[in-house]
Amino acid sequence: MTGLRERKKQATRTALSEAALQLAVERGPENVRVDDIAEAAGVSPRTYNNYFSSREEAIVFAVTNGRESRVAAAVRAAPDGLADAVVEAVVTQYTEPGEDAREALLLITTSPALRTAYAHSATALEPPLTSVLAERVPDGPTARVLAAAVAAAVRIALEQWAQPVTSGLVVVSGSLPDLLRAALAPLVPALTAAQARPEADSGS
Amino acid sequence: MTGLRERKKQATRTALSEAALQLAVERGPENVRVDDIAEAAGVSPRTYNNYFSSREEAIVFAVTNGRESRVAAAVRAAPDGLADAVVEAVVTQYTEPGEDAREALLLITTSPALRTAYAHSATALEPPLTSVLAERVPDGPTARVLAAAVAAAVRIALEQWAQPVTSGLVVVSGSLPDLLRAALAPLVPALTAAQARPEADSGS
DNA sequence: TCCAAATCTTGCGTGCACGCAATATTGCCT
DNA sequence: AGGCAATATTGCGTGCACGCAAGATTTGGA
Repeated sequence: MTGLRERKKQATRTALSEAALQLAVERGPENVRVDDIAEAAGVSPRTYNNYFSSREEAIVFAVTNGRESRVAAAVRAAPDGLADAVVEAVVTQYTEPGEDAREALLLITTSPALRTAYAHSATALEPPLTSVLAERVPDGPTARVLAAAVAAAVRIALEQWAQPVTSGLVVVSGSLPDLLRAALAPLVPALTAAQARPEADSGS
Repeated sequence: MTGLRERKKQATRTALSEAALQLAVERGPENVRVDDIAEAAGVSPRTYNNYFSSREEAIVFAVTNGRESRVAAAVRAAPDGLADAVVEAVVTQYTEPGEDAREALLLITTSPALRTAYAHSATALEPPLTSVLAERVPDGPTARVLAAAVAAAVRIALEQWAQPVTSGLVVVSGSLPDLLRAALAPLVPALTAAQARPEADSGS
């Protein structure tokens, strides 16, 4: 199923996003024209727009590329206890390993537009997470709703983390893993309940 | 707090969105220029863009205007049992009363761009819902997360409802109230748990 | 009443998103 | 291999979003 076509598309996508990231790091996000990104990736500007509909999207993708799939895979591979599986998968995948992307993350936290785009990128978790959850919870909208709830929690954690919060004296910011766990905690009962009752859903 | 300035802004906003809706109904959404909306509302095109950043946003706002505040108010007024309060508030406020907006909703379900924008408008629930929930659940991110989860569930219900689902033989669509209840159901345990443990949050 | 600060409106300019139709590339079948 | 259908790329054109700075309007204070 992974023909040449598909691989080429992924390659182009990756090339575009990496070009976008590199240029943004070099010149600052405001000084990157769409044409520059396209040229650096060796495609036409119009093609760039077939893959991304904003600079921010392209830049952020360089960092988040594949993360959603990895979260879903980790959940699928986990034994039992949906709630724990989800929490651990998210924390693991969002806590970057060696990080050559540290530079990129600094850039992202610096620019408001990029911060927004980064937080929003958590939405990409929904489709793959929905698939995995659908294997373990009742039919109906449950899987989609829980996946969306998790994605929203991640988004909120990312917002808190990237925020420059200069409000008063209280700086609420913490480490990303802690913020993620705190944001996911309120959803644990929902995940547990859904798994416990694998078919108590379609009530009129 | 409601000075002349504030009232004028709301008036302009409403005028713009109603102009946008009326023009869209008359000519079809694709045949409405931004300049037309601005002219119909008696402001400059640039001012239109100070209020809305897309036609879809403006049109949808004419229908959703004030709904978020009403949901929040209903939850605040409800006695006990957060989960039920939220579900009932949402169902009530999204089940339009007399509906002169029936025409508008038909338009929205017809155009893909408008459907997307309408579903996305559920996000506007987050801030007011967060405020109400913060009065009844632990500090920390819990209120925000639950509000976002509810908003996401509503979004999913709206998507299901507005979808033209012509897939095979199965038409999954149901009545909006049913879809909303089904989408909110998986979150009930989370709401209940949060209310039951009004301070078991800020762990380690 | 009058003034100064804050806020809103507007015009202009720039870069961009995206529909459309022509062209090139890839996949599959014989 | 060869050709046909499916899909990707590209250029062009149009309408739009939004920063910026100047002019108008509202607000609160003296």
